[in-house]
Amino acid sequence: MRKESDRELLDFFMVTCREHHLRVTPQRLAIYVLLSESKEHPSADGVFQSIKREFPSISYDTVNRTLLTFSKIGVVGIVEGRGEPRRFDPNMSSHHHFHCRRCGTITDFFSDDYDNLEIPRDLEEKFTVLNKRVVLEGICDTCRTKQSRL
Amino acid sequence: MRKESDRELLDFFMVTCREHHLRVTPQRLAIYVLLSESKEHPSADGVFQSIKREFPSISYDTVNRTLLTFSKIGVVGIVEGRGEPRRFDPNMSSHHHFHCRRCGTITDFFSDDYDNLEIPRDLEEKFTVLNKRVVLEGICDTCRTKQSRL
DNA sequence: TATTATATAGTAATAATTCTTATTTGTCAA
DNA sequence: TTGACAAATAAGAATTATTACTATATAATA
Repeated sequence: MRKESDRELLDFFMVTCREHHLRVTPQRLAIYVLLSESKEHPSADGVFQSIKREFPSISYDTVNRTLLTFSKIGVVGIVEGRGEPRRFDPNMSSHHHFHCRRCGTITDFFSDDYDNLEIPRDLEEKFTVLNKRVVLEGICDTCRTKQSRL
Repeated sequence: MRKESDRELLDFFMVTCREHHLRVTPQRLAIYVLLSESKEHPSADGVFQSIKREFPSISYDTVNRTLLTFSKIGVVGIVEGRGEPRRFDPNMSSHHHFHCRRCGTITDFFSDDYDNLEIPRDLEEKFTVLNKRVVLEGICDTCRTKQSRL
């Protein structure tokens, strides 16, 4: 079950790479797998730190460039942030984000209502809308309980 | 009419500053006024470049620090972005954003439907939601017409 | 297997943000 | 007013983040 979907994900990745005439190198594969297994939304540096265990000689630039390339061909996303280092998101299906103001974690959540939001008529006429996302901000449960203990 | 609301905005600014024990210095006032008059969502550097005309000796750091302070006390917002330099937003009333993928401009828009979005029940129980915003991405009209000419 | 285009590591450069410190400036109370 | 204190500023330096460059290595294709 798990294996099955992993397999599909990898296939999707490789097919998309080839469509864009990108070689599937061991580094790229490793970066993609690492990111898709990660539950967080890591920065380029975060990915770099983890991938180094597998590729001790890999450079930060390769990781960063690769992640940017991935976002260009649409196999990963770049999370909306507020000026901190860029963070990446392997989940390309429609979902939404909750940002904790205190600890900065970003939690994915799903909502059919949000997915089905209508684009305002005047906007739709004026702009081509390719993506929509609801971004909630606040305090997460972990931070909330921490605070109440103080 | 216009003057009236400008006045109110300034009062709001000064009152909020004082509530947070922040002095209303000429620099702060100028930065705030500049930002609220700006139709864009400028970066710290953008504000710095403009404000220099009024305060030739002001430092970039002062501008940047001031803007961050403003966002902390809630008189300006920080716009959600994707890794580019941080950008600021003087509009603190509920509104939403359209980001153009090509030219990067951010357009404010308003929608009662979006303002009234319900927070999913499970999220509301788990997290304290302080802010919600719908972020649309796509191609703006200017870029669209540019492209079709090619 | 040879060819060729692309990717990589390593290094350097640039850009963005934050920190440090000495000085200046407001604010408040007498 | 004036003096004392707290806070803000400017200037420069340091940190961090991102991107560019180049020689070498590698994968895909014929």
